[in-house]
Parts: sequence; C-alpha cells; structure tokens
Amino acid sequence: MSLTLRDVAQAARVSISTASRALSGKGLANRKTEQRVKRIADELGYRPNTLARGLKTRSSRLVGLVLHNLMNASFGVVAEIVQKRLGEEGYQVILCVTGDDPEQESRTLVTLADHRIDGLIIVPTGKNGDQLARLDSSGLPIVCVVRRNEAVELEAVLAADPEGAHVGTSYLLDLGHRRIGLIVGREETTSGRERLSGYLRALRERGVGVEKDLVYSGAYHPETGVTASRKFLDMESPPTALFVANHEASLGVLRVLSERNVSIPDELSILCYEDLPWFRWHRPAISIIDNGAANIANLAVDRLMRRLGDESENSNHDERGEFRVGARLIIRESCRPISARKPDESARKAEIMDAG
Amino acid sequence: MSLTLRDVAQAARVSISTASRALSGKGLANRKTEQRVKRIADELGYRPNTLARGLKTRSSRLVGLVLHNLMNASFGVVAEIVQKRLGEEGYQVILCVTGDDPEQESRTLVTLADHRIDGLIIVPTGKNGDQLARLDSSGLPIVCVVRRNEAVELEAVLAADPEGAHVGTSYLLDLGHRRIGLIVGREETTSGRERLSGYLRALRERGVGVEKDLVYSGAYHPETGVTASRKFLDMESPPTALFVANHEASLGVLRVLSERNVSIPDELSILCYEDLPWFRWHRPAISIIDNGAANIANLAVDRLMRRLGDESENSNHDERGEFRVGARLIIRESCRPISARKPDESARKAEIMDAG
DNA sequence: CTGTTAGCGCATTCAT
DNA sequence: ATGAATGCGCTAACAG
Repeated sequence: MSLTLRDVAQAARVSISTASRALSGKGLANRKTEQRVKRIADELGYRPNTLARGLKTRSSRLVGLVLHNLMNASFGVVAEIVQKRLGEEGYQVILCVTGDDPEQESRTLVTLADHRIDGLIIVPTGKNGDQLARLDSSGLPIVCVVRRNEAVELEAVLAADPEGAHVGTSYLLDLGHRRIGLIVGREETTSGRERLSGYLRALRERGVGVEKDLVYSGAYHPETGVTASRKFLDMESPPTALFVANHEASLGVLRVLSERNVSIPDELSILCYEDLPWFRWHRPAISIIDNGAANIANLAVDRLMRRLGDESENSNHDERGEFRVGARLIIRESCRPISARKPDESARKAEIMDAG
Repeated sequence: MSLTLRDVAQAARVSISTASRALSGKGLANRKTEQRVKRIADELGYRPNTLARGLKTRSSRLVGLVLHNLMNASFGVVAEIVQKRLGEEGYQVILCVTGDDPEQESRTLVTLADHRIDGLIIVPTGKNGDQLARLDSSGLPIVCVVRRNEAVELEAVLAADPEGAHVGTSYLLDLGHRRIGLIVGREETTSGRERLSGYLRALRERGVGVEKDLVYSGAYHPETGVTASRKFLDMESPPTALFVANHEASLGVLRVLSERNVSIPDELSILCYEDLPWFRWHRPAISIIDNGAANIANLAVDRLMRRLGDESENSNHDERGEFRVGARLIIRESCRPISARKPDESARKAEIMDAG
C-alpha cells in the first residue's frame, strides 16, 4: 500500500489538513512548515492519490483524445503532440481509437465520461451529436479536430479543406489535366464534403465540366482506394490524373497502381492528401496537399487549455470559434503536365506553394 | 452535475446500499428489486463515478501503455490492439509516448502510478529498473513487450529477435552476400543486442569473418539510418547487402539510397525489420523480417488479463514467463543473389550528391 | 496560521 | 434481503 497524506502529516507532526495546504504550495501554510512537510513528503516518496483528489475536486486531470486510427499519419502526429503538450501541463491523455465507427464512438464517449475526463479532443464521426451536445452542456470542454459534428456548435480546429482541395485540383488543371479522378471521404463528413466542393469549384472556375463518374466517395479505408482506382483504370477513357483526397485510400490506390504496373507520373499523375513520412521516399515521390496536422494539434491544445485552466464556470468562452489551419501544396514527382513526354527537370525539385 | 447512486436509490425508494448491490448484478439483491433499480438507473441515465468507485475498490480500470512512438508501425499495431482488447474488458488505456527517453519514461511511470493504474504494458527503455521493480513489488501487473528491462524479472512478451536476425542474415548469405552491413538498435536494448547476436551467429556458422565496420548500432531514429547508410556507401569496398534491423532507421536508409540513386536490388540488396504497409508497394517491394507485432500485442494482453482478473494477491503468478513470438522472413523484391549484381560501382560514385 | 469537521460517491461490513 | 454506518484519501469550509 502506498502511503497517504495521513502518513506524511504524522511524520511531520502536523494535522492532515496542514500537510495538504503545505503541499499545495500556495503559501497557505507557514514558510518553515511548508518546507518541512514538503521535504518529508519527498523523503517518504509520497504521491497524492489522484482518484481521491479527483473525487473531491471534480477533476481527474484526464483528457480524452478520440481518433479514427493510428495508421493515418495525421492522427499519429496529433496523438503525439496532444499527449506531449498536455502532459507538460499535468494532464494524462486517454487515447481512444474508434475506427470511424459511430457506435464505437458512442461507447467511447460514455466510458470517457465515466472517468470524469476534464477535457475532450475528438475527430467526430459525424453522428452522436446529441451525446456530444450533452457532454458539452454538462460543462466539458470539447474541441473537435479535422472534422466537425454538424449537429452541435462545438469549438473546432479544422484544416482548410475547401482551399486545399481547390489548390490541388487547380494544380492538376494547370498541368493540363482535364479528366481528373477524385477519391474523397464519406459525404457525411465535413472534410469529405469540403474537399469535394473545392474540387468542383476549381473545375467550374476553369469551365471544365464535372463528370459524375470521376468522383468516388467512400469510407476512410485503403479498400476504398482499391475499388476506386480499379474503377477509374477500367473506364473507357480513364482519367489522366488522380486526386486522392481520402488519405486512408492512398495505400489502396498505390497498391493497385503498383500491381497493374501503371507508371507514375507518365501514365497517370497522382496527388495525395495529408503527408506520410514515406511519401517523400516513394519512387516517384508523391506530391501532396499537406493539411498541417501538427498545427491543428497545437492549436487544438491551445484552445482546450484556455478552457481547462479557468475555474469560473460562467466564463465567456461561449465564443465557440471555428479555426482553420492553412493547407499547402507540396510538389514532388508524382504529377506531370499532360502533354509532356519526358520528366521535366524542374519538377524534380520540391517546391512549396502556400494555399492559406 | 451528473446524478449519483443516491438519486437512483431515492427514485427507486431503496437505500443507497441496496441500489449499489442491485446494480452490481451479482444477485445480492432481490430479483425484482434488482430489475427495478436497474431499469430506473437506466431511465435516469445513471453512470457510476469511476473515481469514487476506484477510491473504494483500489482499482481504476485504467491500464497504462507506454511506447516509444507511434510512427513505428509495430507500435501503432500494438496500440490499437491493446486498446481494443482491453476496452472490451472494461479497461481504458492511457497511452504514453516516451520517445525512448529514460527521463520521460520515468516521469510517465510516476504519473501513471499517480492515477492508480491497474496494469501496465510497456516497451521499456532499459533504464529505470528500480522504478519498475518498485511498481512490480507494489503489486502492479506489468508486462514488457518488444524489449525487456534486464534489471528486473518482469513478465515479457518479445519477438524472436535472435532467430529473426539469424534467419535474415542467413537469407542474405544464401544469396551469396559476404559483406553484409548491419544497422541495428542501441546496444543497451535487449532487442538491439539480440539482433546483433543473431547476425553474428549466422556469419559464424558460415565461416564468414565479422567486420566491425559493417555493424552500425544507433538510436531508434531515421537519422541513424541516414548516417549509417552514408557511412557504408562511402566505404572503400561497400557492403553488397544491407540488413536494416532497426526499424526507425529504415526510412533514413531508403531516403539516402533514393537520393544517391542506388538501385535496389541491383547495386545493393536491402532487408528490413518489422513490416510497414508501405514496404509492400515500394518499388521494389522491401523484403522484411516480420516480428509479429500483432501476436505480441495479443499475447501481452492475454498475460496481463490473467493477472488483472484475480483478486487473490498471493496467487501463483510468480512464474514470470518470458514469451517469444516467432519472427518470419517475408521475401519480396529488394534482395537478389550477389552474382546477378552489376559491378559498376565507380560510375555510380561520381553522381553522389549530398542532400544535407 | 493551524486543527477539527464535513463531505466527494461508492462498496461493504454489520445489524436487522 | 435490506438499511444504517463506516471509510477509501483528499480538499475546503469552519473555528480557534
């Protein structure tokens, strides 16, 4: 059994509450007493019981982080950053993976609430709006990242997806492509819809007609990429460029292209969404729209901490902001002008264009 | 404020303790009472306070999972599996990333202990043995995965690293390679040393002399791969095959090979360790030694749950087993017989470009 | 500045 | 089978 405040108090010959005050470090006790109690507590190796403290103070120092998966590099980045930064503030992160499944998300939210989390950062599936609303109105600080739950007005830190998709599509159009296949996320998700809208807007701006068959919307899963790219490749007149704006699908797409020996970018230009370490070392290196996952994570933590800190329940935090983190195009080697026969030397150098 | 057991009891017109017993579901209350209390609790949306319960029962239903990072696919796999399986058993997982830093590991262990975790699954850095020992003797069930802390006798679920490295090296030897560069983890880690020993044993078995210069041991980080592969490539007579038995280093190695336009497997055979989805779609597809991360995770959870379940403190779990999960060679396209290799090394060297 | 007292919400022992 | 009482370890309001 680990020792308790009582043990420390006895050893220091003070009452249990004096010990508590001394250790709180807020100068509620005599200078000398405080020092002595602290020293003794240290010598004894005393550690306060978080459960007991939480029961009393109604705060667990636990923050929930709910993500779809860890394979998606953006989520991995978010997880590491959130954990690191909140850790520095004395919070522990409970990481939960939902697989983008609303039911799993629902169960997760219940358990997190059971554990009396002090805050929540979540990539919402889009469902369970009522549940999130209830948590929100119970006073739990919530920050949505990457996606938003449209049923509730929650603080959200999102990528600039409409712009990102627009910049990406425009880039491909600039290269002369007119038949651009788009693989995008489920339409029920905000990021899915926004990326689609960016694509459509870019096309419209250039007066390029939209072909329904060139848009494939599916789950955030590699399988989606497999199905979609096969469908595109099997078309009478296949697209000359593929915009894979569904990150999880990228793997499936690259797999199919590899299997069918489609040469990139000679036969097909590929533009992906959200960076992955190995995209840079892939041959050819994959050009991408970077959604700024690290920035999203950092901003989300900022917003959450702003609300974690203060005790005043009625504080003016009802300005539930929606923040956008700029996306940018990172040009590598997987796209080429439609007319060009040979690789353009300049295309080999990575260029970066801001899309903010 | 969420409602408490007291509210449920009042609504059901029973005492608070009867309500507690009814909800425990262990038949400690009258059948009808139990049903009624349960129904009312459900209608009211009652959820027990985990903190209060934990304070009383000395169990938090929290399990700590301590990993180096999330980029390493093996760790990602472990994290998802552990979280999923323990979640099904009613445990929440607190995931902590240490970056393989002993100090961070130490702080992490303290906070986890503060939160009164019920169990711990950890990839130890190798240090902090005394701290782990203290947690262990305090009764906390601990399972080490992937690596072992040699200072303490803890239950461990490891990869069959000696065999894995042996199989991999033998494979390269079978292909005719004699100068095989090895990039491996820090020598202070068990997995690092074991892989090295497997490599050495294979060489010895074939009567191939060991060249110190062909072994590079470094931190689990891409940078290690960069440094090591540059060193190898710059040698008078470079190795004909590279065994990258330090997973994090793989990325760095492939980056350098890509930058220097070293053709795989024509100029250099590459064998990596621990799978990555992308290895399969890389051109050429990377052959690997699969360490069976999923099996490790599942077995670790099995072992942990065996100890989580039972209340008897003095149970016979002192048989701290060490388990090995079989490794296997997955042959893809990145290795080839040495005879088939183009011996045109000098022309290649003229093109070397430093990428800083 | 310090000690005494009273809960936080729950599980559990002791009566009934 | 149920109710009353106790305490897990801690913080905070109340006295002194």
